[in-house]
Amino acid sequence: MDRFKAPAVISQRKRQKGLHSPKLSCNYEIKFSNFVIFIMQRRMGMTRRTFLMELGRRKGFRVESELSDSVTHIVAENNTYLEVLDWLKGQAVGDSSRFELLDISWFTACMEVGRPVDSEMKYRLMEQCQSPPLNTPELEMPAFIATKVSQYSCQRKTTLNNYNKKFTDAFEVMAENYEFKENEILCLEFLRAASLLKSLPFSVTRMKDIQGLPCMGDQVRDIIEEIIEEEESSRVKEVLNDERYKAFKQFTSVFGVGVKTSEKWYRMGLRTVEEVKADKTLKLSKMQKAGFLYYEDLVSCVSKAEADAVSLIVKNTVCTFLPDALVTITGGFRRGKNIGHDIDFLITNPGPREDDELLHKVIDLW
DNA sequence: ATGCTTAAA
DNA sequence: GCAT
DNA sequence: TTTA
Ligand SMILES: [Mg+2]
Repeated sequence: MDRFKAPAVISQRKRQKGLHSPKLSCNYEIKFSNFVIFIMQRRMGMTRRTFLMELGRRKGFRVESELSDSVTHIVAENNTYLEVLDWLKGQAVGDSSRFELLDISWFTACMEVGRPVDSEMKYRLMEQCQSPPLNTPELEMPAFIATKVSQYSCQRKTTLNNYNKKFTDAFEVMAENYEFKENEILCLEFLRAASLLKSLPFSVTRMKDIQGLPCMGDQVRDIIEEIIEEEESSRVKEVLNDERYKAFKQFTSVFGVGVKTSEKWYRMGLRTVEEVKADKTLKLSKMQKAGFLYYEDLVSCVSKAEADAVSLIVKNTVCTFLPDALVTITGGFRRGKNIGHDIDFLITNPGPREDDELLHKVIDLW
């Protein structure tokens, strides 16, 4: 039940206006049933999206809140054709090509005249004639990007899709192994490389793609080269088969067990979580006891639906203590992910601080 | 030569 | 090990 | 020492 975190409890002096909970789709008459519209929230924000959806429905359009198979038209604002396709990949939806992808100007034009404007051609998002660097040859793109990629994670965008999973998984194994060996320098090195490759908007397929990127040292490049050529790395395979790595990997998967505890157990000759559980002489911390008790729950992922359900519970519980508090989901689910390992919340309360022990009270009441 | 995130439990 |  |  520890599956949430609150990055901050901030005093929120200014009350946001006009943020009434969206009136649950009052039933308007649908006049144009051959259009099923979905409005993408990316780069638009929730408030504007809610407003536009309501407007569309009032004008007799069928506007869906969720992206489903019945949707025919997707409206986006300040997103290129490729960006919309990219976003669609992360959604649980089959064939993306059957959607009409349209710019917001199509939707507002429809709103103006009160019916669908037929010249959809004019508003359609297309592969060509998008994105400012119009005649940049495709081959030069990675080089162009290279000059732009910051060495600092906080200056890079967090992307929804990881195009370089095969590389980043490998680096995370390497980093983990160095962490278990308490070599924080090399651990950091591989974590940086993984983080950087995750931020790229394309898959690395040639060594040229990583030319000029920061955090790409010799070790990192060697492993990328191996994976490009044979889809796997001998160095990573070695680690995965290493007895010490395998044992530490199991031990540290228990909440409350870190490197020091793993080291202790490993030196005692223990190799698996089952062996640890069987040893009744071991002293476990409060956290570790919880770690074993909720092991399966903690290793499994959280779905968007679960996140929304938890969000309701948290909102209701928080408002029994602070009726004016604003509880907002943040982190991965706010960015539009459909799956995660935790649920992040921002909790703010207007006026002088009166949030004393809020989180403890919320958890206890739970 | 030096730092490499930081705060809380 | 990399960036400064 | 561990977690996030
Ligand atoms: Mg998260």
